[in-house]
Amino acid sequence: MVMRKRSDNGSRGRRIANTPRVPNSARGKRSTRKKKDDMRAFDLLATVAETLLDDQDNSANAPNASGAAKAKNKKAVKEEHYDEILPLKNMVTEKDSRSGCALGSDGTCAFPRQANNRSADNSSTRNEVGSVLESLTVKSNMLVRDSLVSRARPCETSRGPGIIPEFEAHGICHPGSSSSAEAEQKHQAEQVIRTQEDGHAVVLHSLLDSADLDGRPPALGEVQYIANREDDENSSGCTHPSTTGDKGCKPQYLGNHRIRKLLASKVRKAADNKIYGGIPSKSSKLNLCSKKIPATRQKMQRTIFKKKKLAHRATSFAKEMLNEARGTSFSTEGRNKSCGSDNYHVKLRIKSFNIPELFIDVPENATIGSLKRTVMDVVNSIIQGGLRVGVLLQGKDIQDDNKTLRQAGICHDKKLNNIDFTLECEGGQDSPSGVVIPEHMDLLGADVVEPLARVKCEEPFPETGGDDNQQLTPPYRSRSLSDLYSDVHPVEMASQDASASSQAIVPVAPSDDGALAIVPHCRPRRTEIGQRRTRTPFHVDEVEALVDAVELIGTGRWRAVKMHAFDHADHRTYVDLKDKWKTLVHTASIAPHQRRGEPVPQELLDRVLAAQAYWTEHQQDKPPRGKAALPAICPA
DNA sequence: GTTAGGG
DNA sequence: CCCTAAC
Repeated sequence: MVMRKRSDNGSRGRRIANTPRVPNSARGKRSTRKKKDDMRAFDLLATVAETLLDDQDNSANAPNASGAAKAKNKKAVKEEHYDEILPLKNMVTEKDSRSGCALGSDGTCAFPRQANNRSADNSSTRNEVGSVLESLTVKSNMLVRDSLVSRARPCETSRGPGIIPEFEAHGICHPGSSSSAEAEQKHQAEQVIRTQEDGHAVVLHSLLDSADLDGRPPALGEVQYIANREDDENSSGCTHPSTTGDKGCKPQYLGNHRIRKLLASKVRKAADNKIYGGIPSKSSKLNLCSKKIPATRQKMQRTIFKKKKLAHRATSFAKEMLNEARGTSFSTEGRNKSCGSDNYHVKLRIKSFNIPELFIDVPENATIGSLKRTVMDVVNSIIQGGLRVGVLLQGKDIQDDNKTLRQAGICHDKKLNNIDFTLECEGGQDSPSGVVIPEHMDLLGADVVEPLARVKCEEPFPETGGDDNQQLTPPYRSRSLSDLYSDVHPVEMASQDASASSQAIVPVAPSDDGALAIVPHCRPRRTEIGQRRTRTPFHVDEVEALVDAVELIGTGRWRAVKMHAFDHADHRTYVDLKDKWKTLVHTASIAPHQRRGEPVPQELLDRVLAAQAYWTEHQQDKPPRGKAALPAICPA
């Protein structure tokens, strides 16, 4: 029987557009598919919170230990390449020098902004930020009524602490003790499942809360990061709507739509595979999210048609799912403490957290308790690898850990509604060859769609895979634009490393005791990516570069456009450029008030229309590259 | 592998 | 952004 625990985050975003809503296309076409994918909230956030607390404790509550922590964390933290460049720069220059055409005649750097942004990063220091997250409160309204499983698991990962350092790097300290105790209390009532790991406590609420089984909206754990300790005591108590109630706070569903949608695509696919794919007749499906999978699925034919393909892709998309996990619904409150110019504190609150869906095979005769346990085990296993926390501001990944909150734009006096966190599992077994696995741990492998027989890894648990201390140097780090545009989860640039294996968890047949055994599953190579890329809105500079290129090269030669203006922007494929152009043309043709996203200067839009008109008119005589083909439409 | 379009 | 058909 195949059971799915789905917590659609809906957003991967590595990605991530902080845009609370999905793109037009997504809303139209995809949203429908996602509607059913109600989030199965999962208190991973709680786990994270706990982890943070413990880590804090381990670090002797030394607020200034960030240095050490940071150093330690460096391995697991993305490498920062701020000296990356502006791919379009050359292009612009070239262009400018090239023809009399006014294209880009201004000669401005295509990415002035980015260039500027990079200045301070490394120079900035971690401790500069006055903003300190002094307390962290974890709350959850998820109640586990049934058998709770508490298990202590030996920790394996050496990088478990990954998360904390990230926060510390941002000048965030976790004073912890008091808050920790508080969180502890709350969780007690909730029967939290805890896993100790390398000093990190991983708290997991039952994944299979009644909500899931009942089809009711999932409860979401809530974690608060409160900057001001003073306020902490106060706010922690009742500022959290999702408290279990022990403090009088009412549970509240605070799911983040964005998050849910990010994974929706993959999840849906997975669902398709599971539901329509080959599920052993002997097995009965237990769909915890049945309501999400209506009997009549939209585009059924299409889905079925894609089944086979998806089956293959499932192997890869599953890997990515965990990456989708992210906290959202971030709220902040600025506090002006004392006075120092840098004494502003930022209060942050993560209202919800979700993780991607899980695929678990369980026997029909399995008990609910065992089911829960199974899920818990899976999650625990996944989390054991540690989590990496990323900070996203307006959809852009703030990768410079040295940046202060202020520098990053996270100021008490600024709108912080666009801040997101990304949580990624760092654990995972190394590839057999010992190759570093830049990818994050997977929740599941492709094989999940297959019968249990496909389980390949027999190791009890990924604990043994702790040798991957290697840097998780994301492949995308080498990209230029990606650095600029916060491609936090560069699935598309996933390493082609076939040897990479991850700890996809694949529950196996029930063991003698009836307990469900879960074994890590070798992660399939990541070449096949089933996950939707993170939406990375085009910046005006990119739009300008695109317009320049199209004016010069024309429409219909997107590869050339790509090579010309986005050659180093790995996250922009020529298809992307083509699509962007399409949207630009559309944008230019609609009323300004109907436009969304980052405003595009009218001047650019005018050029878009002009170029579009020109090339539509001259499709037959597209001049070879290099020719000044558009003298007529060159604005300047 | 590209291009063009629908979704 | 994704997916595909049609080069």
